[in-house]
Amino acid sequence: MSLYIYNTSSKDKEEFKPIDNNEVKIYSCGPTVYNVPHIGNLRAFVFADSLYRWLKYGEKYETKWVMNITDVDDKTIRDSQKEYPELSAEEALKKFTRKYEDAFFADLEKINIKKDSFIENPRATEYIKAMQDLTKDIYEQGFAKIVDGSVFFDVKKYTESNKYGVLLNLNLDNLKSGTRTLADEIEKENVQDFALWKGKKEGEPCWDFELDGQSLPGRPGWHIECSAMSSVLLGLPFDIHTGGIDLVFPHHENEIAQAQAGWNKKTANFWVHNEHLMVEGKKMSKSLGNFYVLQDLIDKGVDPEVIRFFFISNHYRAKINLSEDSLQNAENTLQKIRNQLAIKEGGSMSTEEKKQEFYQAMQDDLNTPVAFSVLFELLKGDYKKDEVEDFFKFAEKVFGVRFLPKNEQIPEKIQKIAQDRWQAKKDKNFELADDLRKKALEEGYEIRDTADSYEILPLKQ
RNA sequence: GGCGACGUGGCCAAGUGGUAAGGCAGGGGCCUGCAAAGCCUUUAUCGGCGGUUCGAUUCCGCCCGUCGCCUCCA
Repeated sequence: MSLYIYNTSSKDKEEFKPIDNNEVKIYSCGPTVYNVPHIGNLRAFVFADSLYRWLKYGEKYETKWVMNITDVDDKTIRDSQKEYPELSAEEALKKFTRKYEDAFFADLEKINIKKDSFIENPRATEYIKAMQDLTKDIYEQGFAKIVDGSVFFDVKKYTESNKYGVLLNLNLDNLKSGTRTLADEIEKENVQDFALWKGKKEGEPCWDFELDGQSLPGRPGWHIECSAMSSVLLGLPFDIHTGGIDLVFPHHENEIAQAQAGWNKKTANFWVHNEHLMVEGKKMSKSLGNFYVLQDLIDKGVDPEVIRFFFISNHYRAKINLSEDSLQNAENTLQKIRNQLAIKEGGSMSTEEKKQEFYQAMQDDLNTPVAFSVLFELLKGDYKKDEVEDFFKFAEKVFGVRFLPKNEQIPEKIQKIAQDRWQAKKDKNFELADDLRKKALEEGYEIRDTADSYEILPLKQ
């Protein structure tokens, strides 16, 4: 069975075939580095990582994965100037965004997204030339206009020869009436027009730009950043574009329009979007007080691996609700898998059938909830130990979560305690035995009795 | 107002036109000096009302509810 992926542009699962034989090119919208990523951002990145991992380890494709860093936009400019008023606009922006870029990669590391999975993490500020070139191409094709030093994409003109609304049904008239006035933004002729290039405002960082004989110092619009970076690094069209569901419109729709208008090119074959994370049943927001970043959860004693497991054990196109209960559930479940693997022995049945079931679940638009149910069946039945372990090693790669026991050397000190306790137990000195077990526990090791002996397990093994 | 998603046992979550996987939690039991782990066992008719059908949780219509997008957003 081949891989089927839900494509937002067709609203259906489609058979996935790479454009180039065995190589898959993926572009994921990365963070805007004006803050540390929140837990909802991380869900999107973990999803992209799991898709990448399945393509690489499950489907054995060569992969080229790009995730960009948006390091120039309204928010980064605004906040960098607030934070470093003493620096020049350019220096402030750079210092500010680098700080949060580092924080971003630190979080990725914690949640087990490896930096070397990416072939590139382009910074928007390092691709200004490509953005300007695309802007120029769109303008020369007649799909852009210059207004007060800025360049806008002319949606109305575009719709005369192209479809605007590839990813979702759009009614431009409705769109217009539903949009409120943006008094403090640059005047646009049509509300749905979007900026390709924003003219310089006093005190803001800017780049020189020459268009149609006019000097237009300024900075790129948000949507053009992704079009430029993806086309330079992957070429258009590439295979898969990922992002959160909120990016469908206008961001991704605009990416499609830009490449079409400027180069007459399709952007990506597959548009894949993950649903949102809810917190305690509500959309996460600062005003509701349910806004979490990774460190908040770590401070509460939640292991990042549990968070990753929680994300991955749910389907990526389903809303998930982060709560104390749901995290506890995830922790218990993960712990149970590890316990089961730790005590697994013998077995006579081949795992082949279950492997097939697992594979089929993943091939069906990454149906991870079913895939995990198959893993549980594998643990329950009388399957051959070495085959089960091998398969879980594979699952570890695919999901980026550890299932098998750590091969940790138990310190001699702990071994001594366990020995003493075993002796005390045999002597029926249960008080001492319990004390010693408690002592080991305080050192981070759990002593469990088995049929005729005992075993030592690192806590959180 | 326009577009869309979702509503399955206490919680989470699959799934199919022919009476519903899996996980967590809970109850009972086994094992155990105790504990932990483990093992066995136990709990649903799928938001509501109609329709199509021999038969619907699964298809269609309406209603109710939750959430999202249409404006920056993973």
